[in-house]
Amino acid sequence: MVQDLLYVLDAMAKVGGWTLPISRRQQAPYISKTQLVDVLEQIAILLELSGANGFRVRAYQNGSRTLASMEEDLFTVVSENRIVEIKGIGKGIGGLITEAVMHGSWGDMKSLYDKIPPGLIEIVGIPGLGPKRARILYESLGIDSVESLKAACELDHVSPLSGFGKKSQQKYLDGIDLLRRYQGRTRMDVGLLYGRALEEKISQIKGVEKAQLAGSARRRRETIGDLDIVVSSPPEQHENVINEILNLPGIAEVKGFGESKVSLILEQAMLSNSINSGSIDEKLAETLIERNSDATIDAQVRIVNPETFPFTLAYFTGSKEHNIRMRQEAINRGLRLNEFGLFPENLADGKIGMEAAKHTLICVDESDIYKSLDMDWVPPEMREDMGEIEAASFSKSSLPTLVVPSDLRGAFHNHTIYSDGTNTLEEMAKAAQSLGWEYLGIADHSETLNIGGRQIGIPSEKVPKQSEEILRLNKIWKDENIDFRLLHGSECDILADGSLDYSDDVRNLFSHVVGSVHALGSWRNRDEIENTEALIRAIEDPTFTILGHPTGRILQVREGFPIDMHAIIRRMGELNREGHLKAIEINASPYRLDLDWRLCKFAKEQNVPICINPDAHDINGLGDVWYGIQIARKGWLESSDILNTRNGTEIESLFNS
DNA sequence: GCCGTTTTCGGCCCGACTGTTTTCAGTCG
Repeated sequence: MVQDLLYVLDAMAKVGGWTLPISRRQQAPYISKTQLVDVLEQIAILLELSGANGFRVRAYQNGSRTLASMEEDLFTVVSENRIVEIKGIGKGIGGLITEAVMHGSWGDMKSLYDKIPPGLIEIVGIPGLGPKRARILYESLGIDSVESLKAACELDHVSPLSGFGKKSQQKYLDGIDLLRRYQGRTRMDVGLLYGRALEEKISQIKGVEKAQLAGSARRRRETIGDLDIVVSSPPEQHENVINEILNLPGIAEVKGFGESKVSLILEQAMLSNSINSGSIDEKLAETLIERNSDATIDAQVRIVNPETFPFTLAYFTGSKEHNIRMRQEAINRGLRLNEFGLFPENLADGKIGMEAAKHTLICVDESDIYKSLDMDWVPPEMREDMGEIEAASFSKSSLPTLVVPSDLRGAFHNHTIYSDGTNTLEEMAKAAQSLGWEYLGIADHSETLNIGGRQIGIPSEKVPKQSEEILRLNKIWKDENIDFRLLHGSECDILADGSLDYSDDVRNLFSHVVGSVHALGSWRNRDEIENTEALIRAIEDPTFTILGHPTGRILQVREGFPIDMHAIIRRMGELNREGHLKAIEINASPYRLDLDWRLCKFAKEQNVPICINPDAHDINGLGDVWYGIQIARKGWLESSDILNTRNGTEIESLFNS
């Protein structure tokens, strides 16, 4: 929750006061869907701080989520008065949305925004201090910032308050310190590195039957909050196992431990001597250690009896939203589901925890739990309450068969020393061959791209040189009967007005054009509607093949530019139905993971093929496709939805046509 | 604030832990 909140804050233009968006447009829609998604999330937090009913708070959170996953064009839905037909959006929130979209105004929401001091938002980021207590501190002591809270604690003004005490006061001081050092969420690649290392070290402890990573890491979220590890061990071993865990190397701090739970902060020493890591991971671990960054990550370890393990694993894998739906499914069948078991309501009545666990139905693994609720086992990546509950039910049994890394036969977007890559065409090709690939698309930058005044992209006049070299290499492989070819593409800049870099003649030389926005400046200063129009202009160009890193986001560094991705995908779908080839990339770099997984299912429904592209700048970068696959799986994609699962011959003929 | 095949009112997922209490509220996941 702390992490979730910080994540939200981070994603929303830093603390320092939220303001309601003011439209610069002259006509409806005045406010975009993305803006509304943010506003609803903010309202939920502000309401919580103002002491509103918790269910009302959740209604806004749900509203935000619902809106974010709405596929239809918001303006159309609002114009046709259909917004309240959407489940989870009623008269209140529907009215707010309608007013914002049609008139650009926010009713009485401004008073809510004015009422809450910005510092309070930051205060609830402190562990152990939630909205209720933040409000008490504000009302009784006028505390409205982390600084004033720190001062009040140091002057011992907090502990005399009713409901507070010395321990709380000290905890807040510690928490403020923690918050200062806190890194927020961690990128998937780094989080998994820590997670696997801890999982492995715990697995080797005597008395441990199994240790498995759960939580957002197991669900392969693009960023990971805490690491959750569930450990299966016979009861008589628990004490010993816990002691061993507390003595593992790489633990910066033990935040707490009990009979069944250990709460830790991990540091980089956890990564050293980690066995069993692949070469890519090893390299990443080295980089992290070399950088000597003080990045840490929190980990919660739960130790349970073997028969409880599947329930605890499922519970701590989440997501929270998925679990809520699962519990409801249990209730509908007269059962109760929690981290200890699945119980008939009459047997579990009045009993809690391990006492109730004695009455659970036996489930040897997760799939037994799902089976007991008349459902197919849901892959962890899909457990986000995005339709998987319905698809898994025996009445439908329509879960997809998710793509796996070995399905890939190549990739289309990679760089060489011709632009900003560090390996040659031949080196990149050899690396791709060693992955068992049949083709590698080279897409170096186009001539307009400058970074720091230096031209990065290939000037028009040098394009033929790269072309010739590729032809020469392809001929060698053909002569040697090696089923491999380089595809000469370009990562062509989409300029501010939506035109593509290079002349038509030059672009026609390429087998495929990955169109990408790099000069983000003007895109970030324009509104969603203008950006969407410009990007559609680029996509409609006959030479355009693949949309590269669609929003330009860098995880935890910068947001992408505002864009209506649903509109983009719909347009691409139309063009595909007219016989063109317009695909969209999942940029597999763990820094990007863009297209976002939340949009993959929609792309699939609109018949827009996905490319999983490593955007490799050296031979090791090719391995990033693994992360892209995780995101594709999270987005429900099957092998057939992905362009680079097709064989080399198919791809050649597709691109040539 | 949302929702409805016992419902337009009265519910809304569930349990552990903590620190404060003397039976529980707040926080967290």
